[in-house]
Amino acid sequence: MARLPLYLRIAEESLRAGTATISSEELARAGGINSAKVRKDLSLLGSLGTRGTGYDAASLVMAIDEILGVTRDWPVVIAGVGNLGRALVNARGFFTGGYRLVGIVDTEPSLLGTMVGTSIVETFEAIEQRLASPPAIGVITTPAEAAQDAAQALVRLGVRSILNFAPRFLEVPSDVHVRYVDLSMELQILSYHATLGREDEQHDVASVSPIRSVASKVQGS
Amino acid sequence: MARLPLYLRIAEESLRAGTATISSEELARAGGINSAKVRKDLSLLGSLGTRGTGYDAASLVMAIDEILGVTRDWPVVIAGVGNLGRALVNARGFFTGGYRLVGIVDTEPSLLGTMVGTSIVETFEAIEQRLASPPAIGVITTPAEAAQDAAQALVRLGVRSILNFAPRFLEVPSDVHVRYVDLSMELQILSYHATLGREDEQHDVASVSPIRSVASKVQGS
DNA sequence: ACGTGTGAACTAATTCACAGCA
DNA sequence: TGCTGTGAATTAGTTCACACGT
Repeated sequence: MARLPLYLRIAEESLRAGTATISSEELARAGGINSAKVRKDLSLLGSLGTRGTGYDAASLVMAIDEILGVTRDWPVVIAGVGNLGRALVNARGFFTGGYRLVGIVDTEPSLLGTMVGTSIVETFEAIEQRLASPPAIGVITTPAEAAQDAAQALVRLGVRSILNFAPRFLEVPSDVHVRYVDLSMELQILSYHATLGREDEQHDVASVSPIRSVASKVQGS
Repeated sequence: MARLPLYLRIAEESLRAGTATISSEELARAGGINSAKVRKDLSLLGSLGTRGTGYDAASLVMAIDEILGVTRDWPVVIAGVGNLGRALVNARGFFTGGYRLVGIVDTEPSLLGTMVGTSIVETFEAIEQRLASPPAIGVITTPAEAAQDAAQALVRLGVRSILNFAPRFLEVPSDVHVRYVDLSMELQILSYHATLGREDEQHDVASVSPIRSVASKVQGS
């Protein structure tokens, strides 16, 4: 289920805040969703909650860690050294847990050998030679025109999962999983809602509780 | 509908390629979805297609442009000057069409006055003074801790739509629309699928047509 | 009491299948 | 003949509502 990472994040935050136990209602509020949905989702990981009390945050984190394999080792290769590729390499919070950058690839000759973060840009051949075992995940941050070639090269490397930021559908073998993130599409979807007026709200919390203090200084912290 | 930007992109590509007409089957293949879904979606923009022929790419582009308001003017403010904020400012393809960067905001004093792309980083107060009309869209690329404050400040500026990259649910008035993009969550979802083996495929095209030439040189182009 | 776990009801989304028009 | 547009059927996802354990 695609919401497990959300619950994981909230449970971790709860732990950091010193709260040992968290109810489905609290998880729902922090995630902007319905509490029944939270319980349905969590119930299919087994019975983790205690009736009358809620969920133990630590057990919840461990259970979701286990399912997602977040603590396992996930070697990641990035294909495409553009603004976005560079940002991901340097962004705090992207390579967390077991997600570990093992290589950066580009086809542009002038970029080969240059440093991006702590990695050196290389060719697909070079990385294939260098790595003992194939990377698990490939991230595509190339222009759209190069994305399909990059995908095929990543599959050849042994990648089983691809995160594609290029605005292009990828044809890959059926056992390779692809997720698409198209940033310009996100803007267009936002303006669609702004254009056609409001229809319905995703997050019931938002419509129930208006923001607390609009007048308060917000950039001072 | 959230798939309209996808159809827009494909229709535009089709036009650029010199193809004046495109069928639901072609749109479906290029988008990795089902052709019936394409027809259902497009039918509720009115009858744009010609039976026996397909859709006229140019009319399709115009119709979707109209609905999404892509050609209208959309002033955008970015809050948060980190790796991602900088990448978005400089990324080709993010600020296209009517989406126009009108300001960059941060609370970190040392960043104020510095250049990012062609913009100068300023405070929320400064931008409020400077802009004649409120920006339509806000993009949050701050750390999670600062995201809620940034959201409130953006709403105060008059923003009606927010694209939030911070891993945090935002409480905003119900007439403000928020979309969430959590990049580390994307990695976790990918590894979830890799961990629990394959279940079903999203894109039927992928399972029907294996990639054409795995053995071909892919990074040579 | 309180909050989980879950059948049942409901709502939304997808896919089928085909009538109807170019 | 080919492809759209769309009712009908199907499937998925969400929400309700409450029995049950603690």
